[in-house]
Amino acid sequence: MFFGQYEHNIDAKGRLTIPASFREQAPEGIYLTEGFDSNLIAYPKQHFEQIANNLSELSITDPETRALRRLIFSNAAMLTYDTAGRILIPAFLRATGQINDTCMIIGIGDSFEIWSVELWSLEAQSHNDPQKNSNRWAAINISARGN
Amino acid sequence: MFFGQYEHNIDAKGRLTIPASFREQAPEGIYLTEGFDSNLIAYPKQHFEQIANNLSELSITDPETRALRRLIFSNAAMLTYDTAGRILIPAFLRATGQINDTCMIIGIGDSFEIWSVELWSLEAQSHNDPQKNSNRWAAINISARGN
DNA sequence: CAAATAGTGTCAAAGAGTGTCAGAAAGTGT
DNA sequence: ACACTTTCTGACACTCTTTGACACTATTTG
Repeated sequence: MFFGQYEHNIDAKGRLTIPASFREQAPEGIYLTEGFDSNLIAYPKQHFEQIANNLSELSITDPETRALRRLIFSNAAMLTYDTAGRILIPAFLRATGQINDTCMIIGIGDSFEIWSVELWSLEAQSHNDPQKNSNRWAAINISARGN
Repeated sequence: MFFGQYEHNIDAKGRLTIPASFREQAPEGIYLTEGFDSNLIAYPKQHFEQIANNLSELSITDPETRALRRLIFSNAAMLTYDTAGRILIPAFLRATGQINDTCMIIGIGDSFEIWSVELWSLEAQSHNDPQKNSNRWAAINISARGN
């Protein structure tokens, strides 16, 4: 499981050090793709392939499905670590994530996200709305009973 | 069950000794997350993993689901004890809990909390205010009998 | 083919994290 | 009250991780 948050620097060539604890959990490298909120999502190899399978089973006749497939596949990259534990983020992904020299790496369970510092601080602020949060927690509490 | 309160010191590296009696009840380590009152909540492994599993089953295409996952996982850490029974509290959690060199460890039944000394003393004072207390919990139904 | 650009490997220094140990303090039993 | 055990703490030494710098290779472009 991916937990916690890290602030890491990106070097002049666009390389980003992945936290050592994250590398252990995705030793073969990661698939990096565009997220839904101007961020990037990193999946361990196996996990992405599961999602890819699920997507491929959806009907090709539905326009929204086709758009979702394009979003995910066309913006995806399979990345491995160099000898120092870094990945090279392709330029087009750096652009979509508005990522320059510093970024946040955010664990979200079975995957992790990469955010620009600015956008993440906005996102984190939005997590502080007590009313919204109680609704969110309510949703999870219901499903926590489920079994 | 976690009971009682302890005042423990945090060393220069951010390590905190967990009371031996608490360690016995969470021998595999704890999950530490942000609480609702500028404090930290520690769950034994099993309890938190139940929540994490349920979260992972929700679809990432729902914005509220994404927010909830970020809220919970990004502020969480899986921590194990070193050979002296200490955990290393990540810097971002020390910041949210306003914890520096001394903190309170508070048992609250199936989990325990970590507070800065200052915030805890405010919280504790509010428990001792007779005026507040007379009606404060009137709506909460507790009896020694089962439900 | 040469030049510019993009990508990769290596290294050392700073900083963060971890292990160990001994003494102080607290708790326990006789 | 005393001896004994356990627990917590601070100090120190050590390891691991991240980062920036530099050198080198590969690729693209004119």
